[in-house]
Parts: sequence; structure tokens; C-alpha cells
Amino acid sequence: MDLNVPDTRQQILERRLADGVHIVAAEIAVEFDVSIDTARRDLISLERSGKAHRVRGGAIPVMPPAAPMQEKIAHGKRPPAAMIAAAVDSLADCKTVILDGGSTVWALAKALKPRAGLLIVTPSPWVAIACMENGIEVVLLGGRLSGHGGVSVGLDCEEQLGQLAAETAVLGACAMDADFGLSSDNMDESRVKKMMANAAVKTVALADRTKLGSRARHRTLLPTALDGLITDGTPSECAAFQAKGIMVKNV
Amino acid sequence: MDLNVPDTRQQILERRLADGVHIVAAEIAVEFDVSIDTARRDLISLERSGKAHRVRGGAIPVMPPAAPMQEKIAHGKRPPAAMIAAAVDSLADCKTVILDGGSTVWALAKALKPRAGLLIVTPSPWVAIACMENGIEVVLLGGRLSGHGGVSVGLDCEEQLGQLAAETAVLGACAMDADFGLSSDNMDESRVKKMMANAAVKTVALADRTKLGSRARHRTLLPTALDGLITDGTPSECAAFQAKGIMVKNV
DNA sequence: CATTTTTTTGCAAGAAAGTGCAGGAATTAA
DNA sequence: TTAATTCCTGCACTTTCTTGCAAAAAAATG
Repeated sequence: MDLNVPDTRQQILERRLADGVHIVAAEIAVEFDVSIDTARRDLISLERSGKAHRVRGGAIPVMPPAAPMQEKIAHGKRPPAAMIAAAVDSLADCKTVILDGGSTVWALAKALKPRAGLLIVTPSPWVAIACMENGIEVVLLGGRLSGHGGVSVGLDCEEQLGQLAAETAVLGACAMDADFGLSSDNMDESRVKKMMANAAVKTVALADRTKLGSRARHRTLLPTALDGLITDGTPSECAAFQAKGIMVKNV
Repeated sequence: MDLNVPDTRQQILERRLADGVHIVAAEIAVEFDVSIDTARRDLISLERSGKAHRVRGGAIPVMPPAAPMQEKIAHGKRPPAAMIAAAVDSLADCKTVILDGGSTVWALAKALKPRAGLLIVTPSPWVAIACMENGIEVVLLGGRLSGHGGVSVGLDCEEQLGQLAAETAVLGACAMDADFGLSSDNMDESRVKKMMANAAVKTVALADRTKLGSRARHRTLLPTALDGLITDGTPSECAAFQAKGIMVKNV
């Protein structure tokens, strides 16, 4: 049984506030099985440490600082939650996972839960930060930051990838076609993606429907080099990939 | 059953904490057949080594990695603008600059303006992102991400630093003392700081007044290894550093 | 093997923290 | 305004923590 002490309760409440949830004192009193006074005291404590803004009846989040980078990434499009959930599930048994950069994979990183022995390897500072905030161990690949996608690229990065072995690599895609395979807009990033796929036993692409059926400038991986595809496309689109021997998880 | 000694018990508890389990002092006292005092002492020991966070009744994982970095950034503890401006000025003529991690240096990175030929090298994903958003070229050093300050550490990282030459390294400090020098809370980070200083012709410390006159666990750089200090301390504090031959820029 | 030193352990008294309750002030809604 | 909540303050009670101390166990030493 979990401890029911001010520290733990407030930790839980803090998380909720960070997600933008409003807190009602009377409700958490029932939930944590404490008197409403104690619930109130928790909120007072959170307010003192600047994590909540108390209002009559409960508390609301203090205006989020809205990390600038998250804004930039999350501003355009948020990938479907079901697809992200499917991706998280597919990593359930993995210990060492290589995560690519890009907004879709970043959403996956944010959704990961800490687990003993789980290690994430990534060339993307955004993904690295997201994992760290979730309490997951991270190895960050170094290199020149590519202006296009904001991931490490270059010889150093490729060399580091050559020296490690992972169970699964999850790649984002600029474009994804059943015949052409996975392709990218930027040559350096394309090379790094290739190395990531090489370093892993299993390579999975994570691509929402907007990427399906299109081709980008640099061909990164042949369809045969892909083991899985997680997407939210139409059944007919998925069938084309399945015909190439790719395990498709469609949501 | 293994030997019932502190080491064994604490190892078991450590594993549980890593799995996110809450530990109740009274329960482990029964389980290990020791008094509650001994159980408490085990938890104290775990807390000392940073593996547990003690709360009333027991301990919880120190998990909320709540990257001190992220917390500081989100919490709006902004370093004084004048100090940051002074730091920006001091880099006016540099082409290749090594920037450390930490909230203070991060503030500096956010204030940097793009300039032809300027290249930033950093082990911190936060600093890397800040520079990229400012349109500055970045080389990100790779490595395991240290839980404490969220910077790359480890052999890989040190090796990369050994292979490059920069004009100036700007180091953040956990603590800064005129006699003891620059010191850090974390050994890995301390080693990386040392390597950063070695890789640069000039080493400058950026430390607000709260860091002055204090010492952290790991001695990183002797005062003689420092070329400059940018701070917002009192004149008397600064004089102590100047007496050691350090060029102090006080605001 | 005997003895010294260090570590570990349990105990007890006082300090501190957490909790619930009651009475009165403040705020909101009708 | 009145009535109903909700908040704040102080207080008593319980539980847990800290601290100092001495005995037991383990390790090191000669």
C-alpha cells in the first residue's frame, strides 16, 4: 500500500496541476481519505511552493510557463493518442530502445512510463528531455544539430550508433511509401536514421496518415528493412505495407 | 535468506525504489526482523546516497527526477539580466564557445544572438535547443544524461571534448569559493566540467551570488585554473577572487 | 587466540509533524 | 439580507522522528 502522507499526496496533486486539472478540496479529501482540513493544508502547501493557485473550493494550476520548445513542436499537429498508445504498448518488453527525433516520436517519448532497465537512446535533445522528465534513463547521441529536424547528425553521431545494440528502433518518417520505403527530407538525418535501423534488431516506423503514400527526397530505408509500422491510415493503405511483409499496427 | 546486514537490506530497498514502490518503515522492520529504528536508519542511509526521498512513515522513490533543471527553468528563477548581458558581451569575439549546462548558463544561451562563424558546443540538451531556436549553430555532446543536472556525462562525452579546441568555456557552478575553487554536486558532471575547461583556451565561470563562498562535494577546478568569473556578488567577495588572479566581472 | 576498535542495533525521552475538530470570520448565492 | 459554504485559527491528540546512550556483534589488530 502506498504511503498517504503530505509529500505523496502533494506529489500526485502537483502532477495533476501540471496537466491542467482543477482540484476540488472536498474531492481529494474523499479520494485520499483525509479530512477536508488536511486536504486544504495540502493545497496551502502547494500554493506556498508556487505550484498551485488556490481558489475557493480548491485550486487551479498556476499559469503554465509553457516550455518554448514544446510549444513549437506541439503547435502544429498533435499525433493521435491511440497511435501513440499503440507505440507505447509495442515497446512493453524492450530494454534498450532507440528513438528517432520528430514531433511524432517526441509525443511517444512523452507518453513513456519509467520502468526498471529501460534505456532510451536518441539523437534528439527534445526526446531526451521528455524521457528525462518521465524519469527514464537516457543516452543522448552527440553531433552537430541539424537545422531541419533538430537532431544530432554527423560522423560522431553515426559512429556512436555503430557501437551500440538495441532491441528496437522507432523511426519517425518524413514520408512513407509501400514501394519506395521510408524517406527523409534531409540527407544527414537520413543517414542517421539508417544507422539507427542498423543498430537495432527490430525497426519500427511511426507515421501518421499524412505521411503515408508520399515520398521525400532521400530514400532512407527500403520496405524490406522495416519490421513494423504503426499508423492511423486507411485499411487499403495498410494492406500495401502488409503485402511487403511489414507488420502493421493500425488504429 | 541472505545476511541481514545494512548493505543487503538497502540493496533490496533500492531495487524496490527503482520500481517505484513506496516503502513503509514499520513494514520493512517486520519483514527484515529489525527494530523500526534500524529500518529508519536504512532509509536515512538511502536518502544520503540520493536513492530515496524520506517522508513521514517511510520513503518514496526520488523518482520525481523533476530535473532540477526543468524545475528551475519552469519556476522562473531567472538569473539577473545584467549578469547575463555581461556574459554575452564577454563572448563578443569568440568563434567557438563551450557552454556548460545549468539554469544560469541556459539563460545565457537564450540571450545569445546569431553571428557568422559562431559555434556553440554543449553537453546540455536545453542549451542546445535554446541556441538552435536563436539560429546559432550547435554541436551537441553525447552521453548518458546525468539525472542531476540533465547534461551528457560519461566516457563518450569526455572523449568528444578531448578532441576539440575552443576559445572559451563558460561553466556554471554548483558552488564557488575563492580558496576551494569551482565545485559540483555530482562527480560525473564535475569530470565533464574539467574536460570542458581543458578543451578551451579561456575558462570563465558564471555564478550568481548565491553560489559564492560555498563548497560542493566535488572539487572541479582550482581557482588558478579559472581565467574569469562573471557574477553579481558583493565587492568584498569579488576581491577574494581577484586576489587569486581571476578576472572578475561584477554587475 | 585474546583484545581492541568499529559497526550495528535497540531503547527511551523529548521534539516535531500530521491530523481532526470546534468556533468564528469571510465569501458567495439566493 | 439571510443562509449556506468555505476558510482560517488555535488546540488537543496521535504518530513518527531525532538524539544520545549502552549493549551486542563483527571486524581488525597484535
